[in-house]
Amino acid sequence: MLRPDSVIEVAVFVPLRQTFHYLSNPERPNDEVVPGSLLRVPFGRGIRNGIVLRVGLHPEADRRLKSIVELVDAKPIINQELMQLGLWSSEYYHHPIGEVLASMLPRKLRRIGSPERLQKYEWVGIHPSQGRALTIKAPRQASLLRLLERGPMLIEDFQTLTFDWRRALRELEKKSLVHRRLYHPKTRLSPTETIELNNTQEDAVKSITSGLGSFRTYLLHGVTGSGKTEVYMAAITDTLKLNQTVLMLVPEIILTHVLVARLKRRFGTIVAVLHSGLSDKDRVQIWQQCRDGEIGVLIGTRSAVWAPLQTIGLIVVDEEHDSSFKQQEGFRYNARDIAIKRAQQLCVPIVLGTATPSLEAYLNVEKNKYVYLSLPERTGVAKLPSIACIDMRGLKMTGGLSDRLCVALGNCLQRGEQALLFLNRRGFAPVTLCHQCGYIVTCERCDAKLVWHKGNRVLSCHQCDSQKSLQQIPQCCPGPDLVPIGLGTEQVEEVLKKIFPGKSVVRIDRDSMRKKGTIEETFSAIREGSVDILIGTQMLAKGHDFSRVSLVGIVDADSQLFSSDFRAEEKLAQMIIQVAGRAGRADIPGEVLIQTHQPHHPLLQTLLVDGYHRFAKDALKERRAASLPPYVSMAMIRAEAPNPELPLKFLTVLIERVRMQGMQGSEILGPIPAAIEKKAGRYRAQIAITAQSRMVLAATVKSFIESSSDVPMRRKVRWAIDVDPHDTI
DNA sequence: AGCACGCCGACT
DNA sequence: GTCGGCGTGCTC
Repeated sequence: MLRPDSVIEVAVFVPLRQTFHYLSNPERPNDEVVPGSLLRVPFGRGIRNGIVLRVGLHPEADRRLKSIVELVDAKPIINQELMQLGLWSSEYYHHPIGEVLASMLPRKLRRIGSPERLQKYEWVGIHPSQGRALTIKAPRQASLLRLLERGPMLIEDFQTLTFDWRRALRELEKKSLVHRRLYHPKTRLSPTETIELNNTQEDAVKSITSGLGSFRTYLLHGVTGSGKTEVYMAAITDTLKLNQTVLMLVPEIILTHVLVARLKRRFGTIVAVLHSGLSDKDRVQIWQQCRDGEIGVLIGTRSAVWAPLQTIGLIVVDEEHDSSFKQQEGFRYNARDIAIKRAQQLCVPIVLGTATPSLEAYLNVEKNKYVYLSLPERTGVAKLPSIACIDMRGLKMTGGLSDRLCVALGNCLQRGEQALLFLNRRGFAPVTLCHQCGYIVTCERCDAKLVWHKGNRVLSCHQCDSQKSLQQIPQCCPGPDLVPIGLGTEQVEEVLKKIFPGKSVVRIDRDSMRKKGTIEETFSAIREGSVDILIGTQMLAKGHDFSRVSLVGIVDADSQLFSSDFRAEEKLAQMIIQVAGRAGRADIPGEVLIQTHQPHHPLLQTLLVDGYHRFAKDALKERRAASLPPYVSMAMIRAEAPNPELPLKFLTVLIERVRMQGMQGSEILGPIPAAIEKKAGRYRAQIAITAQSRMVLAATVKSFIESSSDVPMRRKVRWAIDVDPHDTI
């Protein structure tokens, strides 16, 4: 309890590595200000929000403290468990606590202002014990009832109705036909949605559920189509039976729908989803439902790891290897790793599922930190596809496609099956060249070539998203003649339409899917079979179930084969296996063809001859030899500024200062300019720090932070710390 | 981060 | 004489 003279320590929502102290509101002595409470406090000359860290410290005599403005909600907005997780994250990622705690809340809560309050969402539903609904004659009441028959509604959503719903609702309430309440949905284990498990699935489920109630990390390595979802569902069922909830993280993919629909069919209305398409209002609602124990299974992308779900019994991270779990700006956390920490704090099992485990996960299995569960075979009759390289050296190409691929395409279409081509380069052509003078059109704000987009007739920079028409390009010579060079998805689409007239070709990339709703339409068209050939980018690679696809072509594997980023090979291997996984599900055997000018490249050889497992083992050996993650811990210091020299200068000064302190046991590399040094008008550079131990790494990073405090340049550069970085270049 | 204060150059 | 550039310090 708050004594009148005691002090409240607050993590104010500002990017500062310090906390601030306040006194309680003298006019509201009974407010229960406890750790985790959301406050509004005077800060500078304005008012900011913040979270209470501690209460009851003794006031310092020499300092006059201000009083808080107000307590926003009577209940602490961050519970003890999440507070612990937030403190750990702030420490681990070296990110200011105020920003960490703020990013754990939905945007709307984080920015809550004076007139707003945490409102309680009231639901209206048909009274369970009523049977007289059809006898209602009053038209307004009847139409309300008809609406509610589809399911309970939020009272606010009645606002859209044009008639006087308040009176109609009051009447219905009087008759006990409907009732208002905090909605507590029921679990429903649908018997129509039974789970049939084969032996390996059964073993995996047994292993996981036997571990309920204690912390353990499981790596569920299942090839595409091996039925990981069934394993999740069985484990979720067992967890719900114990009256516990499940947190399930999924990557940012377009079609979570299929998974969610399935979970809803089986588990009923206790299933909720958090994804990027939701409004702020929806997010707050789900957040509150989690906190109030109304959600049993929460499925969500990265930020869902912070959901205030109660009595969690199991955490699942699907597609564990996926890089969308890593936040790439601001507070750069990795939701997969936070999820593991959360499971550890809660003493519950966590399942990491994937067809292509990250090297981190592999190493942890080797060290016996994770339990390895394998689903090596596809369920049902589906067989793994055959994978082969097409040696492109010297071959004739038609719009980037070899004859062999074209023949395979033709055969596939003739059998009435679908084909999928993959090219990780959107637009018509990646380079725009002046045929007269040889000038290559570049972006003014970035170190990047402009990409020719034929569809909307612009040149676009894929770094900063700026667009220019051909007329807007500064004249390079007296008679400029700009032509597209190289291959993008738009062009492959065009070529395919030419080679296979009368066949339906659909392109799937960020450009073609820009309008919302298109994605769903396109994917249902694909499933119905009205599409013959799909050409797309990365978007196509991730976990979609196209049961009629029997041929997958990787148009160009080379571009990612020689990247300076040490994770590039791992990512390429994962991509190839993931894309290959799209081929030959159901009863159609699959074929995968990879076009390359480097058919003897060790990565392709290992992957195709010996499989992903062997690739991972080899890649780990290389990482060990090169002292790279996961054998060492790594952090990056990144700096950027409009001035080309400042980031490098700033980082050089930091390194000098840190070296003077003599950090033992850590390697400091750099500063080095970023691979694409200029982006959106800002120049970028970085330092890589590696260390054998987490402790040493943390100490070195701390030393960098301290060193920065009195470097005058720091105000002109934006700089950030990235722990366990995903891209190092 | 955001904001005020303060000190120098070029303008009504 | 004032407007405004940004370097510096501070936020309980």
